[in-house]
Amino acid sequence: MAEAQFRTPKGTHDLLPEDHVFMTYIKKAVRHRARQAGYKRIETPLFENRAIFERGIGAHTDIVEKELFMVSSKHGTDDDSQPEFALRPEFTASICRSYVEHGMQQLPQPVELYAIGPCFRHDRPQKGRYRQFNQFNFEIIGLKDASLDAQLIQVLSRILEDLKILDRLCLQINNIGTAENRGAYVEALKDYFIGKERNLPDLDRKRLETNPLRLLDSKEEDTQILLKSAPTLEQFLNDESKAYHETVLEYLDELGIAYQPNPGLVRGLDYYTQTVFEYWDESTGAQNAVGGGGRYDPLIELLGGSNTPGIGFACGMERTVWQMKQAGIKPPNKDQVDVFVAQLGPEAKKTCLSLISQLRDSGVHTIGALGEASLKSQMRLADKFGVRYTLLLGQMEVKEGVIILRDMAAGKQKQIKFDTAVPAIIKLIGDKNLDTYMLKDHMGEEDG
RNA sequence: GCGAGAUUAGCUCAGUUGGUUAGAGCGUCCGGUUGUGGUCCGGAAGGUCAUGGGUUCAAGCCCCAUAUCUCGCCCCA
Repeated sequence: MAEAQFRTPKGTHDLLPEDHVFMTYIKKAVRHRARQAGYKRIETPLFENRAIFERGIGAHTDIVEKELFMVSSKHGTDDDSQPEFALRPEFTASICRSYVEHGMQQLPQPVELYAIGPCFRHDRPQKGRYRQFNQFNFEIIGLKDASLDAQLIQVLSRILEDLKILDRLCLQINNIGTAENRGAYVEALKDYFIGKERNLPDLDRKRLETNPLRLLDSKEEDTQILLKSAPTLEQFLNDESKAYHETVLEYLDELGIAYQPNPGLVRGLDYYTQTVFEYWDESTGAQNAVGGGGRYDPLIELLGGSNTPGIGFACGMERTVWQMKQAGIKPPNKDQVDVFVAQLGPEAKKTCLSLISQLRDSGVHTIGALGEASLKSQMRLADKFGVRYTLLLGQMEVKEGVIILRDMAAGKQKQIKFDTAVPAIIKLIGDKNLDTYMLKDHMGEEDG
């Protein structure tokens, strides 16, 4: 066997069958909760004009400065101009672009949309951090009310509950006010640290220059001690923001959603205003957010639309899967094979083809060994697939118009008429367990 | 982008102070007398020891570089 010559690019992974069932399970929960709440699904391109991200997310954020996956539409390397496109690092900017592009302000407001799919960041890979990863994402655009903030959080909460990982996570919530509030606060914070820089660790001294708000969630002990007597962001919030925050928390109480107010919660994207929140796993110590989001009232206007409020969240699906595995949650396996068809001899093989086909069309998960392997090997295969029943067809049976039906768990078998094989299997498995579907009842929502 | 640790069969790992032909378990495949699984027994396949250099009479083992993975930082999903 030759050594594998090719492998997945750095930070990307094959999603093998045993893990893929987690993804389909999560998607199912997402679709279910989305439909219940009237969200409609949207899909945007994997790549967009890079300016959408640069303008929307903020040119000086890490996501844009060092994590954007650039895409050039041109071949070759002779072209030294900047790439025109970038792979999406998240959904929100794309969905807002779509809202503006398709005149969705003409629809009844708010417009509630959700999306599921891969996003890309040119990061150094780490646990729960990959260059290609999947998110599910919810947005409410066009109407601002504290009740919508609470309802949006509720959708995420319900999905995490459905997946049985909600109790592992803690909802952190904060209000970071308007851009003006934050501007005033940053000035005050800088003033406060004048003369105290020497007590700050190197990293945080730099942050004071580049992104002072980040000091709030610094892990450095010295910094946290200094922050205790520093001005707080809360003191700089305008009355409207304070009242809004109070109302959001009231509504969360009303909905029975547990939360932990966190004045230090600051999200790194420029477009956030007012409400921000994250679901954390506190046990890991690190603030590894499974999902999070917030209000982005200035974003639509930044992307060329009219002044339109919005709020949304994104949840990392790989991180969700990790939580499920830690919690010992296993999605139901629908790939279970019901029947194995073993065969001996050319006549039998030929007959098996249509038998297998009939079983499958009836909704019985059926596989057959159509190679030339010995019966022993075929039976071993049947065992490995864990089938409940095996149908055996040899030369003799073909001649006599019969077939052997073996119950694998019981280890017993009997000969029945060939024509009764399909109905007999269906009866044994039970109508309810047949895998049949009518396309009209499932309008293309079961995949993807 | 910065720091640390890893890399031996499909998987999980042994491999002595450098010393002949590279080891196990699991998994895979094939057998264990006419056409019957799980347990049991036997056999086989599968490795340029991540890649490329270097030191040495001799390298899986020592040195350097590169790649990838893992764990931190930054940041985030």
